[in-house]
Amino acid sequence: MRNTKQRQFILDFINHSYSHPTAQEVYNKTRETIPNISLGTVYRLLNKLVLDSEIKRIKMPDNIDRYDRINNFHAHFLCYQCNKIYDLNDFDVLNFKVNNHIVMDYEINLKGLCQDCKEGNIKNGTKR
Amino acid sequence: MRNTKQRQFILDFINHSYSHPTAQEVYNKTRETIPNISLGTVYRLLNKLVLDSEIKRIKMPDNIDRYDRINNFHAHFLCYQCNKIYDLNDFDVLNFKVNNHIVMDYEINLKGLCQDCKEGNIKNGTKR
DNA sequence: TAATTAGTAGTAATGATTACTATTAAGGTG
DNA sequence: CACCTTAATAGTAATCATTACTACTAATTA
Repeated sequence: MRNTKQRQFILDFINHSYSHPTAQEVYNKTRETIPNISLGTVYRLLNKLVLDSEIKRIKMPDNIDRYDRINNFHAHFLCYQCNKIYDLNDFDVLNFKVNNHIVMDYEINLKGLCQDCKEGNIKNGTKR
Repeated sequence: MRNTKQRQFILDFINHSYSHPTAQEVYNKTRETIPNISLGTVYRLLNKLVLDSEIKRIKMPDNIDRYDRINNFHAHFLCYQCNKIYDLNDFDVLNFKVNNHIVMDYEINLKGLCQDCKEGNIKNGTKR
């Protein structure tokens, strides 16, 4: 993997960001420094960085993916109305203290390779 | 809310399904009984059922939403390769036993209304 | 310095989901 | 049971986040 200025800038931006930006927001920010960067490049780099576990993707209720730095793991509170993401610390989550937000739903998802795929019985998953 | 045969069939199908079907799969299944049902109707009913907490939506890595019955809460294991969903029971999750799957990532998301939205300071979230 | 090739810019295509509108049919009411 | 009101539907068009494609650029190697 070549260390291009595009990759460097995007990784650096997300690593120093607390706003869980969308691909479009990453694109807008990067254009301030690299004016002719392509939106496709932003998407490709974000996908590669997620695959390499350098950043984290958050699936949102409104279907617009957001990106977060890895650092230390933290749970999130997602608002159904304004689609903001609030960081939660582990202690609060374990005690189900979530400030004054109203918890209407929660989900725990573990992700990776299932036994079938690990053993090579590839079922050829949907690729979009 | 009127109790139409379309709504009845879809809710019933998901409540008796263990396959976490997509909207398209719900559409295909429903057409066997109601041949001229519209795909738009399927999406509208699925959205309404989720909003009324009658079923549950699962956001997938491949961006194709899946639907699950409510029943008793359970965590999921999502495979990055074949996009299958495995149900996990609470005991296994708490002990991080996930059969022989390889856990590469996990996420905990709480969802609902944040303090701002609860208090009426509506920031007008993205609606797609 | 040239050769190789991974990475990029620019643009077109994809496809899940939503929006729109004329029509249909629940479920009251008398 | 007719009739009425209006929520729900069928059919289709539109949206838009994301991906695919291709000619070009620029790191890296020899």
